[in-house]
Amino acid sequence: MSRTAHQVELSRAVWDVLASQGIERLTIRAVAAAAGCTTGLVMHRFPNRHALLKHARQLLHERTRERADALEAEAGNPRAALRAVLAQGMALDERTAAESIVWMGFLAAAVGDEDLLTLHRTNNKAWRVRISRLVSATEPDWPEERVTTTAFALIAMVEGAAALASTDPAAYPAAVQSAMLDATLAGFGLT
Amino acid sequence: MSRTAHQVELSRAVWDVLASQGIERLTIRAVAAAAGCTTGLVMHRFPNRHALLKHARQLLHERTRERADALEAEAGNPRAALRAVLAQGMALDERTAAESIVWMGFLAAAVGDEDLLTLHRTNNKAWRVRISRLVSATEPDWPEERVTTTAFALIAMVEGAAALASTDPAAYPAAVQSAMLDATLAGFGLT
DNA sequence: TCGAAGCCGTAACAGCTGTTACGGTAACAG
DNA sequence: CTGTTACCGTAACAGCTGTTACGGCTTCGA
Repeated sequence: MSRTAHQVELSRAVWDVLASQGIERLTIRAVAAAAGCTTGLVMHRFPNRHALLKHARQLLHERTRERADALEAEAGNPRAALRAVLAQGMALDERTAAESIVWMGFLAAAVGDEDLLTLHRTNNKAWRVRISRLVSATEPDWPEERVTTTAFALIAMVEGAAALASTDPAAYPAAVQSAMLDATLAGFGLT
Repeated sequence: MSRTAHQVELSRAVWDVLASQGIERLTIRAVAAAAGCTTGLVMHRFPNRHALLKHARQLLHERTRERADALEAEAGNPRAALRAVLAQGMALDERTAAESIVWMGFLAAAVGDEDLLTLHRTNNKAWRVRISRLVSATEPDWPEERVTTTAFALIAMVEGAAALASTDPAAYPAAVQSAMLDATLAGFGLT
């Protein structure tokens, strides 16, 4: 397997461990076990643990961005695109729920880690720009401040809902999350 | 110092370490250092690390509940109480920002930890009941489903905003967070 | 003043951590 | 078929982890 293919595989293993065992058990040995290899391979593909985490974090962001791009392209209009992109950020099924836990784990891991913090801030800024653009496209007449405030609130709601749903799926089933999203969009006049 | 006073002090130390160094550096030695004592004292006050974390988590919840009770009592009407209680959940100043990071850390620590998960779910349920009650008191004519959906969306927005703001204060200053809250409340017709 | 009791700092322990070094083996050019 | 190269599994290392054991010290009743 090539170097980059291994890096993708190991990043996936990082996500697996993060989602199933939590950040406290995110060790190189655990990652190697999840990837079905030894620590030797891991340390040959990454100079150290920190680089492994950064790569996994960055790759997760790229995957999310690609999926959002695809959803936007599929949607017929800005309104539908906005809803679709926001919905993919929630924990509506097992896959996105696991992803949300991974997301949370990286956020917690970023505390006191300047590199991961910078990565998070850069990614989040791109996310704000994307949602603001979609809100603006849906309501072209809104002043900029209304656009950004609305976009930020939508982002926060989705982020919070994903965190709550992934840690307590019974209390926040998919239907409830969808209702939350629809009610918020309706409240902002984006239905 | 009494046993319970020590437990409070050590819980505060847990919060300190969690907020300043992150979950990966949350060791008994780090907690002891933050509390200005040795690991001997820590292990005399708690049977093990897990019990220490559970106690710190539970105490944080109790403090939050007490503050919410006080805010409700101070507020003149349900509408003001709702806004005040929600606002205290955001990261509007340095203290609440640190608290939000601690909150996030516990959430990440709860992954794969049944005890901490149960604690979180119990606390979050109490929170949902509280916010739903305040929404219902503000709009007594709303049907139950509208009340809960609105309450859940408000909770998610505040939770998400706190997480975003505490990890990227420059992008989400207090004024922006307040605007997000007001816009959301206005969108739901709760102004 | 004396003895007892328990608090808690010190030091040790085994186990796990990230990281490094070594060596066997597969792949590949000639 | 042979020599070389690079991959990666194995094993070791020092350092840190949670936890335990010990013993000096303070405190307090008689």
